[in-house]
Amino acid sequence: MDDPKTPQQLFAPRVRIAPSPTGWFHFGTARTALFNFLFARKTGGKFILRIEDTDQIRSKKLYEDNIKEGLKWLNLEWDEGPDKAGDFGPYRQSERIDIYKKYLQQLLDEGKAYYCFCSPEEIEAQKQDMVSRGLPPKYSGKCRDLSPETVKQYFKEGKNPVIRIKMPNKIIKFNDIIRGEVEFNLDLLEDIIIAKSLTEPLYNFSVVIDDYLMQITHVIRGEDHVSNTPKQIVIQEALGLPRPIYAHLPMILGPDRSKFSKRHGATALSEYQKLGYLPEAIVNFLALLGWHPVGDNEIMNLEQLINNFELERVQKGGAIFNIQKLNWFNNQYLKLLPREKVFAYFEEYMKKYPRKFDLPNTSHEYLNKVLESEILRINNFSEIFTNSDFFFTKNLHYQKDLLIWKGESEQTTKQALIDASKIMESIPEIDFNSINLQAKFYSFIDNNAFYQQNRGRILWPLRAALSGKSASPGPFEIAEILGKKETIKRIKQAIELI
RNA sequence: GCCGCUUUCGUCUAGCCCGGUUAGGACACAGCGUUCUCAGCGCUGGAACAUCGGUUCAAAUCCGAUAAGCGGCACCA
Repeated sequence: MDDPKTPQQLFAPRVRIAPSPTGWFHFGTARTALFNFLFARKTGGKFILRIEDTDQIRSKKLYEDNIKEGLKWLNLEWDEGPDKAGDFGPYRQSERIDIYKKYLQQLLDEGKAYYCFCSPEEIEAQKQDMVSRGLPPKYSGKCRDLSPETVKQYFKEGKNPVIRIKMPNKIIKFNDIIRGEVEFNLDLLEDIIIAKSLTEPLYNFSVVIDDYLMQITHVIRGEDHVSNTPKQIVIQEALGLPRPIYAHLPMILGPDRSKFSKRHGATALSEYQKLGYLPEAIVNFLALLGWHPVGDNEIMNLEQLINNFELERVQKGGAIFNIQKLNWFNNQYLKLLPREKVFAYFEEYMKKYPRKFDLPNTSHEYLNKVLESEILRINNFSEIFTNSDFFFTKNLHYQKDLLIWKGESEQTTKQALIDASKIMESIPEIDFNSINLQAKFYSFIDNNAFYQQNRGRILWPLRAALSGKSASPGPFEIAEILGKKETIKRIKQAIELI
């Protein structure tokens, strides 16, 4: 099986997610990672993580960790990458400088790239001039044919050049799995800078070298890279390297249809983790942003996504990030996942994002019971604490009007609470659970014409007294969770309020 | 400005390749029912082929133009 010479292994696709650690793990990156992952798993290929940290100033270890943590949280394990052995490492670009240097030198030696000594100001002026003459602003190519002597001389003078590649004058066509044939006229492109120096390669260059050396077969990335593709192809061709297959994914958009960014709200995966979304829900949601399986079923776990995934079915147009749909998915998974698993996620969540409560008995068991009672009405874990603070605080703040059921008086409300408290008192601590409570209350109601006529006459004041809210889980559930003592205490407080 | 890409309900999308559908599903929304409240659940409903032209007996589907939106045009990635 592991024989590397089997044809399947030889032709197995190799794909990569190549984030740059210059910001928090973004939803867009997560979706690109997911699609690469699904494609790799579906085709029996390899999924590689490569950290693109050639920008030494903006790259931070903190962000790299955040990206890796996010990937793991989503269950998108990579086959090769930093901290994971592979035959094509290192997988961090900052550790590959010597490799790039070699190829840069080769291009220079072959005259396919050249040193450019023009200052940024000089170039700016040149471009201004071109614009004023109605031409597209591009570098003039002034240093293109500098003699070796001149170059030597400039170096002697201490000038710091950049390295540009000679852009051929032709049309580049490439085939995109999602978009079909795309073509660019290179005449419109300048001789792009591929490195700041021999040891400071720039993105478009390092990508080409790494994709080649890591034997990447399919480059699956965001649509914002389509215009980089011709530049990268030029570099490949200059070096005589094979061209990978391209697939450009549609963008994730904000509600105003522009690229999903900070001004649209939270874009970092970790922010949603903090809000308490389940990774299963996020994966499912992300998968359906720009892709759709053949049937109507939308709830799919990772395994089902892998089985159904087809790059060819990926959408061309951008997709708006719709949090309501994410909420719905989260709701579904809260219900669908085995309860133990949800509890495990919740425990993990509470450990990662601890909270302080002023009710003394908030054990894991207690928290799980609260979650159980709230599970149908929350979009994420954090909503438990915003919706139902009454489970965690002994100080309820509400107006006495809240206790009064529609059409009733203070008098009947008070009586209802007194009746309720008596029933509560009559139930021994050991039997104080919602099933018993409901049975006791219902039999009491059945023997009382006034309450039987309209159960709200007693149930509403009870529930309001326990929760201090107009919307909450049912009174028996709340009572069980709170326990006999706290329950009676709250009813008494409500009686005094009236 | 230049280059490229895109366009089906408010949103995500199916259908388009291989013309004939009451244009399907999901989210959201509205109504009804269940119900002490909220949620849930069940049922019902409104809601789209960007525009113009061409081909055809017939166009969401094929062809052409237009418009609009987005992305890119860094010594960032």
